[in-house]
Amino acid sequence: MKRDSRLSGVLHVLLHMAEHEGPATSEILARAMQTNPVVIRRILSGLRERGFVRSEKGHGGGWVLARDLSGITLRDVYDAIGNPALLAISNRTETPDCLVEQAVNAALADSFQEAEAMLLARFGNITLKMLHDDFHTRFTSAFPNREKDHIHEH
Amino acid sequence: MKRDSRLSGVLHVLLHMAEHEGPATSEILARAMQTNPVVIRRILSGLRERGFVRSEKGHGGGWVLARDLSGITLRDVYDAIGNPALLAISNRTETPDCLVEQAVNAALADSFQEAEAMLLARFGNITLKMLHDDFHTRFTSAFPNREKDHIHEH
DNA sequence: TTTTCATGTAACTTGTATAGTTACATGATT
DNA sequence: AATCATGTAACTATACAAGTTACATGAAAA
Repeated sequence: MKRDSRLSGVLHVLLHMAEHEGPATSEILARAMQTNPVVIRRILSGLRERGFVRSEKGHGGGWVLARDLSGITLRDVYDAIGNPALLAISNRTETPDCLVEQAVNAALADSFQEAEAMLLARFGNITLKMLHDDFHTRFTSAFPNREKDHIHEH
Repeated sequence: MKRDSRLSGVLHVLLHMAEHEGPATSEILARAMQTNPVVIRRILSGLRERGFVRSEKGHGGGWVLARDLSGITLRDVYDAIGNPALLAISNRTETPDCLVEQAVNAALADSFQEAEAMLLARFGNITLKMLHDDFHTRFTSAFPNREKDHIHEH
């Protein structure tokens, strides 16, 4: 695993849940993601706490979306998985004594903050509904003759 | 070590080299950076290959800048250390079969590319000279009475 | 009410990248 | 010839996401 792919992963899972009739189990979602059910539960726990999804135990249990796709932005999801670091590079020392390093940090920090702010702003403007619509465009384009079912196979 | 701090580190080293009279040894630079001389050699090897610094062995040897500070941008330095990943997050799969994941990737890829392009553009507009000038501003502000020497101690 | 199913979670292992260290060969200066 | 400094390989330490194992908890079905 090279870099953090939790955002990508959880978005994938949420869209699959949206397509799924009734509660989707961790195992079903894990199969679609080619990973382990525990990874799914772990990645979804933050979203449950914030009320974006619900989970039920026992027979007929599993995961369901608790909100309309148009009411969830990528920013919401990003926050729900715990605001992982967006940038792979950082300053050696956050509060250096060395004035040379302070000058370096200041220059980089400006750029870093701007990049992070830009990403978060963009995330805030993208809803799951948009991704969902994009998926359906891709689906009808790829399979013009088929009904939009059996999504997990594609 | 949490995240990649090579850019921050090498900039720090280069500015120290600029302040240093004559060749600076890896050991001197390592002391200023509070790290190991081998780390300095490793981090500077890419810059040597691209002609930004020169190194000499033996007595009186060490590292010197091979170009004016105004002729080196942060982008140059970033490229010289091997274009490390800028973003900490990425897509789970680069070329997924799943159309849902393709839709997710497309949305994220746009944002990621824009953020990376923005960072690189900013790096391209910042020269070492600017950082150097900023350092001197900080120095005279912190020590109004002192000549600008003994930089390594600050 | 007992079995089955599914989540909740802790604990551990794995993979990968930077950072740091050790050791030693190479070459330049004194 | 002795000394100094780089060049580089090989190893260890550290951090963290991802994956796995194991088992407790609770809900529905038989």
